Amino acid sequence: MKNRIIDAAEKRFSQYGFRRVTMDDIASDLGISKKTLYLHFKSKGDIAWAVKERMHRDIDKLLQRAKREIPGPIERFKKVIAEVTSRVSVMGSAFMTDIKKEIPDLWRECEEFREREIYEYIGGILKEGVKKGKIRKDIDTKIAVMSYLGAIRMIIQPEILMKNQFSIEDAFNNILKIFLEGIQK
Amino acid sequence: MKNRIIDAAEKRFSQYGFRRVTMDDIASDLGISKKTLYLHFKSKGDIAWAVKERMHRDIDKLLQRAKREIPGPIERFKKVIAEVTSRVSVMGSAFMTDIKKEIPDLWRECEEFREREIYEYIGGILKEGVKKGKIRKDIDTKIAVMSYLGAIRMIIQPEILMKNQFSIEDAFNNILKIFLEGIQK
DNA sequence: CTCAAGGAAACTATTTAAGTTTTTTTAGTT
DNA sequence: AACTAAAAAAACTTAAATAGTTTCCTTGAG
Repeated sequence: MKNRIIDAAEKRFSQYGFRRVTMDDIASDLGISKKTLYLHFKSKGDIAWAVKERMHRDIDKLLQRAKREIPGPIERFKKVIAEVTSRVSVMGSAFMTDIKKEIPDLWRECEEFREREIYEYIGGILKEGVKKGKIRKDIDTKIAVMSYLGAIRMIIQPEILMKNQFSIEDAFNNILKIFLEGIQK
Repeated sequence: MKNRIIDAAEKRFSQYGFRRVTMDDIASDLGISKKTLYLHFKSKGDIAWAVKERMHRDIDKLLQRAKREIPGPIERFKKVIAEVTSRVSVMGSAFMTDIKKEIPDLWRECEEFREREIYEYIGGILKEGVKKGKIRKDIDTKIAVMSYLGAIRMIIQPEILMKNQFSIEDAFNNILKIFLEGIQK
């Protein structure tokens, strides 16, 4: 049950931020009462911490595995970016703006994580690609990663997908195509 | 003074959405008191309407001029996208999510505007480029435009620029470069 | 039928912020 | 220097929203 709560919260936080999401929303999404929700977590903030912790764990695992299993920068980048982006949109601006004010410690940890694991690690894959002559050297790798994340965040939302009749897969593929073409030599 | 208020509000709304931005914030940004703010606008909602109306006017003007003056799709796209994107981030998700709840009529008008002027008009430039064989035909033009807007929204924020020491110009150019390379044949 | 668990609803307390009013400050004029 | 009007700053009122808590109602198992 804890995991279901974290799932539901992650989904909501990623779309609406922290403040805008009420405990009633989360409970309703799960078909449980607030009372039951509070059986599992002491507070809304605790849920946010749990979301962050699980996500960080998962992404760490993913990045370690990719490092071990995939030698080439482009393939590794593809693999990593496809799996990471669907998870990190919770660290998009509304959630971060909200927790910066309301749970500053959590914000700090998320910032560090984002900086270290996302931009440096993934940016590092791109830098490797630059070295190997597979990726253009006239672009900033951090801007590249951020651009991609921004595009994903803009499009991979239930309402947008539904309204425009994009399948998740098509949308991902389109974005990735543009992006990869844009960064490769 | 009205224009200064609209400027300040647009900036804040684009970054933080509607709800999160207080009248105190806007007044403070302008170095005026709330009392003076209310001399010019009856309510916070009125300011939001004014922001929308001015922006729509400006973008309409811009799009008309580009249509008249620039024949080629790629050049027209470049011109339009550079000028439009710095303006439409106010229609990013936090602001829209907020007004959808709080000022539904405004939301509807912004949605229509966005759909018509941004995605269709600009997407139309891209479609023209597809026809003329300058742009790849295997990407969805709407996803392309949205991707670009998402990237801009992610990066062109004061805190991000400052923290990473990107100049606005460099950031814009980097993003545009990736993007153009990604969509062109 | 009874009872425990959990959903739904109601409640309390707190926070937030729009909009309004009062107090203080500032700048200009005499 | 004194006075005044305008505006900033501060304080206030009111309403809304929501976290967290408690009570009521329903459901399912034994």
